[in-house]
Amino acid sequence: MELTTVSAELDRPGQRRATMREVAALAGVSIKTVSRVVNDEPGVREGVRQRVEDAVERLHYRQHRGASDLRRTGRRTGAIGILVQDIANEFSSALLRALEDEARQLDLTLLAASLDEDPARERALVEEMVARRVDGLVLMPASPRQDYLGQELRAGLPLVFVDRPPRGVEADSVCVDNVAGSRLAVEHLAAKGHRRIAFLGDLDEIHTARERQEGWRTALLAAGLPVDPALSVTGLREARDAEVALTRLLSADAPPTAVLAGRNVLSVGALRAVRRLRAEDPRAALPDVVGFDDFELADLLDPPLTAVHQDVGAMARLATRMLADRMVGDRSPARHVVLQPLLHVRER
Amino acid sequence: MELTTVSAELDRPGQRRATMREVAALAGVSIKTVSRVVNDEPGVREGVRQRVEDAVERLHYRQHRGASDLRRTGRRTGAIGILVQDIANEFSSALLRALEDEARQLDLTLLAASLDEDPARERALVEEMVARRVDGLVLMPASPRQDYLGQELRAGLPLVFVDRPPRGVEADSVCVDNVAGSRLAVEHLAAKGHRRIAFLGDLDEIHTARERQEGWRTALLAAGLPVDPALSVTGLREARDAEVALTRLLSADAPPTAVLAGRNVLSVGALRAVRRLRAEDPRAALPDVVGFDDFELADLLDPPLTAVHQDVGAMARLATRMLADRMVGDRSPARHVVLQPLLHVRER
DNA sequence: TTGAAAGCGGTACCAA
DNA sequence: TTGGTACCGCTTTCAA
Repeated sequence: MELTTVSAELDRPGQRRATMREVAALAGVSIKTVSRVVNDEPGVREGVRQRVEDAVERLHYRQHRGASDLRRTGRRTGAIGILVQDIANEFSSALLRALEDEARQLDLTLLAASLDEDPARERALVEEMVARRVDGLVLMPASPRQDYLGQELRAGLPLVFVDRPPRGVEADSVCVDNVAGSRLAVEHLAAKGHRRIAFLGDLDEIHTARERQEGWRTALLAAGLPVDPALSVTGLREARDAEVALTRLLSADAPPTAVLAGRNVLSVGALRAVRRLRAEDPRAALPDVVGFDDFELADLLDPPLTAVHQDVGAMARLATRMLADRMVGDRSPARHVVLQPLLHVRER
Repeated sequence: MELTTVSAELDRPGQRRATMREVAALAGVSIKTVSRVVNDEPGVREGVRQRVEDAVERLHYRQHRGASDLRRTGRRTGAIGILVQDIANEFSSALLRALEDEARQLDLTLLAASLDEDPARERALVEEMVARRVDGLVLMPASPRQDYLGQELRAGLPLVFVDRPPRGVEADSVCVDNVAGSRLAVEHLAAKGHRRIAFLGDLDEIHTARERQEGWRTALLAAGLPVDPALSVTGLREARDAEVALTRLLSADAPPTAVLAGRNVLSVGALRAVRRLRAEDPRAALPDVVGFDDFELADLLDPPLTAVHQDVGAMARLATRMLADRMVGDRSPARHVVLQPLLHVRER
């Protein structure tokens, strides 16, 4: 019987690992006793425990977490899902790392994926995480609305939004005050005497992108500066888009003397545009660039980049705490935390 | 009976989700029929299928992958583990992202974690991945030897090393020719007339670090340049370490005129040292810096960074293909792929 | 201290 | 086309 099982397994490509039953047989005890030993439960005589451990060793037995979780009371998988915009993006990966450190303390493993601003991908991956019964989900949403998550929340899925707030569903969130971030940037530039400050933004569908543009607009008004719609270019996805957009702005009749880039990749494009302009005409007047999202290398860039800095460590700590609260059954109303960004000023 | 189950669940904090049994009861069919519908298997009359789908909808049933995987033949979890040095590091996160894209095509989910050069963490996380029965494991090892993985390989765990080759175990690997990378860097600097080229390296325990240093040494000899041990500083972990080390080298009696930084974070430190020197003494002779590991922002740095570039996309494709082969039962001898790096030259 | 039997949520196999 | 039953690997419950 055991032999047929083994040979059947060997016919298949998959892994073949010893089960508790086999360990029990080898040790001459019941499967329950093996379970006790493996889980460090009391009530096993030392000699028996030793026999079991020897058998575990000889068969190289490794507990099957899936099977264990299935039967266990409390039913936790010890895994949480993290869905971010793009794992390779400096902001996302820094957040991911910070979340990893927090999760580790709670003994949680990370299932991570990139959404690439694709709502369909978001839904598919949320489904996937639910199917895997993650103990919690951290979501940087790609969709404009997340009404579909209502059912998951009602089913008790611990859920925290990061970077972008929920829409159409009541869930915890940890975000940054994007309007304030843009304001800091604009105030900084206005104080330096700039009167024509451009804005480069991502897709208007993205919440943070809209807020950052709005912050740019209102800060200009507050500073008594005119808001020229021609100086706001949005819908930019990549560095190259921003580079082209800024180059165009700078060659227009009334060019900006400064620019706020609404996201890290757009800052890169803006800086490339500045470099190109400088290379083509060494005496050209170069615009000041301020970027939303800080870079680890910001101080080494040329020109150095003044940037709106978000505390990803704090975001991760808060998100994890909220998730942990929900995981132990907290059903209180959703909490929304808004962190204040800082401006890291870097001059030549 | 069903009611008691429900209330028992409600006492606990965990999630409460409908099971197939409940869907079957509501639809008035057997659990097996629900299974057929959920898995899109043929042999269900349209009317019945509709009834089941309605019940699924009303109860918001979601399949439990863990339970499903447990019974299914072939026994796959559809997840792979990726253990890298540090998720937040540009090299690691770029590799992670590339692996994600490959894995997605195979419908595999990623379990990701950082090892932080900690061998104990590596072992713990490998254990964790095995317990979760991942279908494969991609490992950027932190340990000097991985003999312990022999048992996992024998059990049939598909395993691929990336960036660093296996030691003490026969497993597939995708690495980069680090000696060649350093040689490219040294040849480039020598061609520019440099005769005193320093090397900044990570811990000597790290395979890539040793190879890169060895490449530096042999390339110097090949170029007919003297190898001054005082110009090689290793054991550097962070940017700050490299900054201090290079600053010290530059203030010595016979300072280097160029430096090869053995890893991305060390390049950052080297560049900071150069910047500081320039700030303190505008007329000081500044060393040329070449870095191992390319940066997305390399062209925007000041001074611009010439860097040894590794093709993470190719690494990910190869690693995934190897893993996929092993997953379908390929037991042929381990394959070791060594990719050739390129030098991306960037001048002022 | 130990183990037999039931069952977690689902799939495989075969009979109806 | 449908369902009953065994069973995946493990934990729970309870009796011995």
